[in-house]
This record gives sequence, C-alpha cells and structure tokens, in this order.
Amino acid sequence: MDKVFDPGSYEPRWQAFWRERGYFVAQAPSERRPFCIMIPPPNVTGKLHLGHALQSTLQDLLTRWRRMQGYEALWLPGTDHAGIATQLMVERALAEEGTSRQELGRERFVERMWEWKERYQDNIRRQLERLGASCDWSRERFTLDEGLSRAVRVAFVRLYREGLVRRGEYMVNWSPLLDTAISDLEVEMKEVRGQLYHLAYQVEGSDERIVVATTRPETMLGDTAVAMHPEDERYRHLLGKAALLPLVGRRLPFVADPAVDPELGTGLVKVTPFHDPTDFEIGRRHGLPALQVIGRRGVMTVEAGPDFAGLDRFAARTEVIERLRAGGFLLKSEDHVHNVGHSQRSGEPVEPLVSTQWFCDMQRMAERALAAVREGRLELVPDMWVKTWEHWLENIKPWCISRQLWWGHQIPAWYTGDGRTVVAHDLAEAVRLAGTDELQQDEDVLDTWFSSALWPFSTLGWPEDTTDLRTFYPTDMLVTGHDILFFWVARMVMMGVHLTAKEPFHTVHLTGLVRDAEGHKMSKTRGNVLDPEELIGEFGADALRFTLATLDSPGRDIPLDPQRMAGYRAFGNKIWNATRFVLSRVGEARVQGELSPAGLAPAERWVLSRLSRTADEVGRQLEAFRFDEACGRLYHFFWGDLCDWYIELCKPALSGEAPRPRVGEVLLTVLERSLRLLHPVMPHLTEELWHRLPGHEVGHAETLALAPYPQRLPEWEDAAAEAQLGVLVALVSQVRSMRTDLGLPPRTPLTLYLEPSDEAAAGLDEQLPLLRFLLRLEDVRLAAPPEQAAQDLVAGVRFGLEAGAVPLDEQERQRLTGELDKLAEQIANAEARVANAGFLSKAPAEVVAQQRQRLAEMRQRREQILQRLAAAE
RNA sequence: AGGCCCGUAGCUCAGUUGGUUAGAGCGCUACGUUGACAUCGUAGAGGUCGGCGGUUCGAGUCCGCUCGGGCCUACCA
Repeated sequence: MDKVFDPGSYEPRWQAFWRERGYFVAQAPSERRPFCIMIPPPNVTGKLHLGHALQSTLQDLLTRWRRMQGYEALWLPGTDHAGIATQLMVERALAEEGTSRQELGRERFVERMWEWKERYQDNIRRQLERLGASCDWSRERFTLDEGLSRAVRVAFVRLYREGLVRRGEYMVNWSPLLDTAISDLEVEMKEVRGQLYHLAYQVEGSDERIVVATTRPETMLGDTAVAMHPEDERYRHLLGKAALLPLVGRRLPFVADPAVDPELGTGLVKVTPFHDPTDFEIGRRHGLPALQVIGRRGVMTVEAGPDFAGLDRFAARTEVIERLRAGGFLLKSEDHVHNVGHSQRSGEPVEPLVSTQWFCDMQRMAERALAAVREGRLELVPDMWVKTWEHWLENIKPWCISRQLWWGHQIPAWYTGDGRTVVAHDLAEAVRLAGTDELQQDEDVLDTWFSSALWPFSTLGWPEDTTDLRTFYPTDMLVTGHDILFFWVARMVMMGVHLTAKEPFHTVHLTGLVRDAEGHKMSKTRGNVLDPEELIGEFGADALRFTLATLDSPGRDIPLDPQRMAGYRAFGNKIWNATRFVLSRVGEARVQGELSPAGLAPAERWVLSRLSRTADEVGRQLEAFRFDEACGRLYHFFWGDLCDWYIELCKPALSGEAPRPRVGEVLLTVLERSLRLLHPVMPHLTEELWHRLPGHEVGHAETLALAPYPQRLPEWEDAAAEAQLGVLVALVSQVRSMRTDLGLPPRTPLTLYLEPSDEAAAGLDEQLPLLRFLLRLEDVRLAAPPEQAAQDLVAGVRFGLEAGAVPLDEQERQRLTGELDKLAEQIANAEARVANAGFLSKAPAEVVAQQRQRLAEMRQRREQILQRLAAAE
C-alpha cells in the first residue's frame, strides 16, 4: 500500500467503477422501501458553484446512507433551462459575434440555445461525477425535454380550465432591458437617493393652486386625475372640479379614494394609472382613462407628446423638470431616499407597466401549502423558516407567468382571427376546439419556475401514471438553499398539492449560503470566489464533501476556509495511514461479520462499545439532518477513539510484548465498520480502502456503496469496559501532563506509583502493561507513592512519579499557584452550593451527589498541589 | 414599517429539553524523527458566553429591555 495519500489517484477510478456497474440505477417496481430525492436542477448557464457542491454533497450523503440502509434509493439528476438567465448568456455571446437574436430570428436562435444547453449540461454532469454524486443518470431530465414539456402543457391547460390561469391586462413589473414582464419575486427593492418634487397644479376656473409631490415627474405626462382621501375636509370643496395638468393642459378631475394617506405630504396625490400600481387601482375604481406614456423599452411614447416622445425615461425626467421649472410649476425639490424596484437579473429599475399577461391565481393553492406545514405533512428544516413561509403564503398575489422571451415553454394558447382564445394541449386539439385552423399561437413563454414547480413529479413521468411515479412519488427530501424558498419550494408544494393531491416531499432541508473564510459573500468583484473543481483538485472530493457537510449547521451560512479543508484532507490521510498500519500488522486475521466480545480484553471490549455508540449517534444525527453533528462524531471516533487510543493500545499486543486475544480481528472488524460509517460522506476513500481489507466481503460482494450501514449493536456495548478504559485514559493524560509540568525529558526513566480508590481499582492491575507502554515507564507499581514523589489525583487514583529530584521552575510554580487560586474559588462555590438548603431540597439527588464528589476531588487536588509546592521548597 | 436570524477562545463555529470544571477545528506556545501518519504526536496558553434587569436552588441556555451585525418581506406619492 502506497505510503503517500493521494485522493486524485483513486477518485476517478471509483467514479467510473460505480457508473459502469450501474449501482445507482434505481429499480422500479421494487421490494425495498423507496427513498427519493430530486436534485434542484442547476441552470444550464455555466458551471457549478460551491452552493451546488454543498447541496449535492448533502443529497448524496442522504442517498448513499439510505441506499446502504437497504432502501431503493433514487437521486434523480437534471438541469433547468433557466429562461431569462440562459437567454441572456446566449444573447451576450451573439452580441460578441456582432449579431443578435432579432437578426437570427426565433427558430435559429432557439437552435443556438440548444447547442449551448448541450455543452453546459455535459459540464454539469462531469462536475457532479467528480464530487462523487451517486445520481441515477439513466433518469436524467431537462426542463425543456419532451416529457417535461408535455407535463407543463397539461398543467397549464388544467389550471386554465379550472379558472386558476387566466389572461388579462394588469399592471406588471416590466424590465425595459430584458423587454419582458417579470414576477414580483424577480424584483429587488433597493434604496435609492432621489428627489421629491413638489408640483403646483392650477385648479380649473379658480385661482387656487394645489400641490402634489412626486419622485417620478416624467409620469405626470400620463396623469389623469388628482386624488384625496374621502374624509379629508381640506379638499372636499375640490370634488367635482378639476386641476389643469401643466405642460399638457389636460383636465384632471379630483377623486376621493381611501388609498390616499391624508397625513402624507399635502394629502393630494397625482394619479398616473398606467405607471404606478396604486394609481392603477385608483384608476380602476374611478373609471379613469389611462395613457401609456412610457413604452416597453423605457422610452417615452407618442402619448407623452411631441416634446418628449422618443426620450429615455430618465432623460424625460430631466426635461419635464426643466420645463416645469421654467413654467413656475416646480415649487421645490428635496433630497429623498426611497425604495425602488429593480430587475433582479438585469439590474435596472423596473417600470410598472400595464400589459396583457397570463396570471396564475395562487390563493387556494397557498392555503393548502400553509396547511401542509401547519398540519405536519411538510417539515421545514430548520423550522425558523416556518414564519417566513406563512407570511409569504398568507399575502400571496397572482403570479405573472408569461414572459416575452424565446427560450422556454411556449404558452399553449391559440388565438383565432375573430379574437377568441383557445387553450389546448397541442395544435390539433386547438383546431378541434376552435373549429378553424386559422390559429396563431401565443408568442410568449412561461416563467421558468412554472416548469420547475412541477419538477418532483414531471421527472417521474407525470401526468402518466408511470411505475416510477407510483414507486417514488411523493419524494422524501428536498435539499436546497433558502434563497429559493418562494421561487421554487413554495411553488412546488402548491403545484404538487394541487395537481397530484400530495405534498411532493415531506422534508425540506434549507441550507445557508457558502461564504468565504471571513464570512463574506463570494463575488467576482470581491475576487474571493472558490471553484469546487479547483478545491477537489487540491484537497480531493472527499475532503470537500466532509468540509461542507461538517459546516452545515442549521440556519447558518457556511464560511469555507481552505485551511479547514486541508484539515479534513489530513483526516483522509489519517484514515489512509491507520488502514496501512492495520494491514501491516494483523497477519492472517480477517474482518468478522459477527464478533462476540466474550473473552476479549477490556481494550477490545472498549473499542467495540465505542463503535456501537458512535454508529447509534451518527444514525440519530442523520435522521435529524444534523450533518455537522454526524460528521463530528465520525471524526472524533476515528481520530480520537480509534487512532489516538485503540491503535496505540494495540501496539504492545501486536508486537507480542503483551498479547491479547483476537486483536487483529477486532482491529479489522472495527476498521471495516468505520469505513462503512464514513462512506456516505467520504465515498471514494472508504471504497478504496475497504477493498483492501481481508474479509471485507462480509459487507457486500462487490462494493461498499451497497454494504449495510452499521447500526448500534447492544451486545457490544459495555459500561464496565468503558469505565475501566476511562480510568486508563484519564490517568495517562494526567501523568503526561505532570511529566511536562515537571520538565522531564521524554526519555527520562520513570516509575509510576498507583494507589486507586476501591472503585477505580477494578481491573487496574490488568492495565499496568498498557500504562507502561503508553507512558514509556521504567516501572509501574500498585503501591503508595514514596514521600518524595510528585503526586496527584485523577479519576479516583492517587498517583506519584518518582523522578529523582524535582526541580520546580518559576513558570511551573506560577502555574500551580494560579491553579490553586482557581481551585479556591471553585471550592468556595461548591461549598456554598452544597450548604444551600434550596439546592439540597430542589436539585435532583444525582446532581447533589455529583457536586459533593466534585468538591471532595477538588479538595484532594488542592492538597496535592500544596504538597508539591512544599516539597520543592 | 413589519418579520426572522446572529453576537460564545485570535479566527470560523458547536453547545439538543436550564444541572459537574463552557467545547471543536484552525491559529498560537513548548517539547518530540518511539517502525501507520511531521498531512503526525504530547502537553499548554487563551473565554466577565454583546450589555442591563428578571425568573430559578442553579442561566451560555428561559423572559423583558438595550446595543451591534446580517437577511427577508413591504404599493407610502
């Protein structure tokens, strides 16, 4: 076995092995219990980032764990066409070639999109494989593939026929740069420093001037009214009259509407029904005419008048202000900080625009999604997200699902020449329904998230009643970032419940964001972006996986420090070398399928006991999705219990110095089960090592990936052995500490005297050879330490080191004095506590007993220190 | 404006239902090439658990207030 630990030398080999053997292809139907996770389909826009690596690691960990537990485990991979995002990328590429999608035309543009998709989809597959993902690639899906497209059409038609999807003219968020409508969620509010302009409007047929304030003066060109609160006495006399719009001269009737806040500004507000959401509602309520003065591209329309038509909306703002000022209509302008919606994808301020779009009414579905969580059918982990979930769903609004893009699912709606709309699964059905073949299909495509919302079941063949769907739906887990809780998770739940009558999964594990070592968000501008592939190259996939899993604490972002990853690479090295040691020492021993602790020495019984308890705890932590805790237990068992203690304890037995029965078998068996326990997090390393263990076939004939996941074995658990070894461990640590304190060079020949309490004495004599070995002692005796020996007390054992003259340097004296001070304080506290009547009567008896015992120990220890100080005088 | 989360060692974080002497990794100090591993071993330094108040025999943990940081939701002209 190679002395050098090099993950790169074996990781690709096992990835190919797993793929070629088809171990991760799920069978349906199956006798086993199903376990299913759908991958959150990455966008086909580029390469995977650490967020994907994190989520994929957790999904793979869960899938491998359940698979080893005997579940029919399916982790279904796939990708998302990501309408706007991908179209933007390709348009950018076209721009570099000096062309555009308009120039190419829709058909050729979409061809280009598919080429792009193929390239990036390959990339994503390769990256997932490098991470060790145990996906079932035979079931890979893409949101625009044939089956999923059909699912989208079926869902759309059904929702339409149920009256939940409709087409209508409403105010939407419009992105002038993208030239499409976007949903509320795609709008990001940003604080903007702007100006609040106070404008004076003349009241018609009167000398009175009223004042309105606005941050968007250019919209005044589209004003059609002035509104006040119905109960605002100050302006009641104006009702029935009209104001005159400056620059334009249009009559603006006064209307009373409760949407106006009389406390704010002058209590009068200009009404621009086509360019402000509130004004749109006011306009509807009062039947106001509406003018669109700003067009799709953010350019003023002819309605804005010849002076402004063709100007960009921001240029128009400047121009309008100039003219108002010149005309004496601008009373004042003041600095004003306010929130402005920006397009999340393209960054520019969104233009509220009235437009004909398709909407999906979410109200009823939202209620059922709320109930799913409240009634426990759906669990959000961590549960701090429940309130956020409820708040959003309780205030849900219709979802604008149409997009003026070319990359996506074209809306299955057709229009006849005479203005009728037909919604159908395909053209043939549309023709039949319309009674004519003179049909024009809607040009728009659906919001990407519409198809994503169907992902958990469309990937399994819905709407067909497929075997896969019957076997694996509803799925079990969803693992994704909290940033798409509304975009995706909520919509999947709503659509799933509505279309399949089932929650699409019962548990959602929401991860945090992967940040840099200092906790900063990774960004290109900051230059702190870490690439998963580079990290895999440097540390290995298993180290990356272990790092991400162990940092996934509930509700927290993940600060990824390469130094820390180096630490987990070192953990891999530790496992590698421990295996190397075991293999070189165990002779003819083999891994045992069944191993009875009867007749074994305490050290062996101890490690078996620790292993059983570790398996139990790891299992429990995984059940609770505490990947951090599960990894922590594995790490400490392997490095601490197994390497630091048990392997060291084996050395004198294996060398023949102090033989014990069946040490080799125990070592191999413990190692094999440890590799099994570790496999879901570190699949490559464990598979590599496992195949080298003689007798590993007891787990599985071919692969560790299908070997049973170790469980607790109560017959291995042994409180007496744990207690005995506990004394040994404490004693060894304390003697080492004393040796350092005394400044004794490591090679100094020492004699250790032990005087145990009755309780600690049990079996101590058997441990003497181990003590001698671990502490490199000259001699160890069960006897009272001589007068001049340095003495101390630990775990009920008084011990002394005879090391000739004991020099006590100044540093050591200070340390001991410091400890005395600390002890004095703690003793005082403990004394006060055990003298407190309230404590004695109300605290549980065991806590009181513990406190008393601790007090006694502290007093004894104080004695020892005083003696040592005195002896050195 | 409302909601949520965080504040524990130099750094990044654990700390489950309140109960011994508050932990880990990294970093730091000292010593160590004992035949698995220097990607290692041994020992050690380092914390008024943001602050104030309360409940309790007992608070990092529960409650109130407060300061600092982050995130989400929101049609205030």
